[in-house]
Amino acid sequence: MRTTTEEFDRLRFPPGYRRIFVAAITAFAERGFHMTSTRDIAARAGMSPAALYVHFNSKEEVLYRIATSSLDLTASVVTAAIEGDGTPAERLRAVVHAITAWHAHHAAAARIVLYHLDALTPEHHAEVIGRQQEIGRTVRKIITDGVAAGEFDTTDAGLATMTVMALCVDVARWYRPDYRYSPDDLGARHAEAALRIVGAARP
Amino acid sequence: MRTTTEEFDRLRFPPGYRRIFVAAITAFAERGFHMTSTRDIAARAGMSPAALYVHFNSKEEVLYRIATSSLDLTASVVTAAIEGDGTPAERLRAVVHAITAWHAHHAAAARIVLYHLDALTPEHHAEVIGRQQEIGRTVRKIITDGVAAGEFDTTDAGLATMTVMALCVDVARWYRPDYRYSPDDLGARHAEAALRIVGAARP
DNA sequence: GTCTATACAGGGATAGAC
DNA sequence: GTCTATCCCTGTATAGAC
Repeated sequence: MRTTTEEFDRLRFPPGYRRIFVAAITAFAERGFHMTSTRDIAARAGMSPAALYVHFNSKEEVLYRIATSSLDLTASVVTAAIEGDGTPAERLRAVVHAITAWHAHHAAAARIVLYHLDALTPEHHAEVIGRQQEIGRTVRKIITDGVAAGEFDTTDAGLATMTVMALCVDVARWYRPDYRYSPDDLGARHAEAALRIVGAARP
Repeated sequence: MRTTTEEFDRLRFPPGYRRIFVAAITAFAERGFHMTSTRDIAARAGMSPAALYVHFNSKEEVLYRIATSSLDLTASVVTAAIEGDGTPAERLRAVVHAITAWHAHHAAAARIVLYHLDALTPEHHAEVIGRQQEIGRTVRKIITDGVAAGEFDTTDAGLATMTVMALCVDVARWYRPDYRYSPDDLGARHAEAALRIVGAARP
């Protein structure tokens, strides 16, 4: 399994900032935000506790940067999955596959973003929630398209969206690297479940 | 919406213990485990900080008792839903309805149990996870029964169980009392989604 | 930008009276 | 069982040298 660190290589950060950032991700993932001290983060980064404050204004800001960076990656995965112009069923399959695999692959990081947001300031909290909802709207668009095209059969596209998203993100809560399905296989199977949920016509 | 406090009335606790217990539930639900101090809990209970330690050995034990009590209630809701001998489809509908409604109704308490378990000692953590899995096995039994009876169509009952449970519990992450569906209505709709996921034959 | 050293607050837990 | 008072550790953040 590729590490979270490698995935985040796609975001180019200044070196000092980056060392703190990566150390914080692994520390938060292992022990949670509150159980991780700034001393822990600094030690993992091989730096002194004071060095953290050269790059971040507070421990909360470290969490905020992790959350937004993580959402950037999720959003890029989602848009990559739906680009081109397949049928709604094809697009739903692709996006559910992608989001599920991402949450399985980076379960630890995803748990931070999904469940530990209460440590953020109200402003940051609202921003992160808003960006999560934005991703939900992308999925919803696919479902309403499918209903309009007569491909899907559901009486409430908004609820169907919540249900499909539940599949994708709840994976972060329980997925472990030794699970019998790889993130990719799980994504494929969840895509099938999602098609059942929206009542996709059998081919 | 009935309050969490009232629901927990079903558990008969000594009065002092109970005041701390209820105060802790609401405090943890509002601000999270780590953001809640023992002074906060005591103040809500109208007692001194020291009073907490008359009834509990530590703040962690308070969380542990909340988690196990919450699981007791969930388990009772689940067993009530499946008693009697309906078809697998009827039992699945009932249990998904019940678990979903419970997690919507007590979203705040459920979030504690689902997402804040990393604050527990390893022993307590393992116990709580084990009891959650026990509930999952109840659902799994229904699904394998349905497959054996030819009522359900799914190639992997274990995965289908995870998927159905995702529906039920993810509700705790986002449900708010002002959502357009009541816990009960949401439970009914989720039950339909669950039947689709397991490939229940249309009547 | 990184270090050492430290200020300062907050919070878990306890002692001992009533 | 509940209180007041307090111990003492942990953890965030800053000051100032290099």
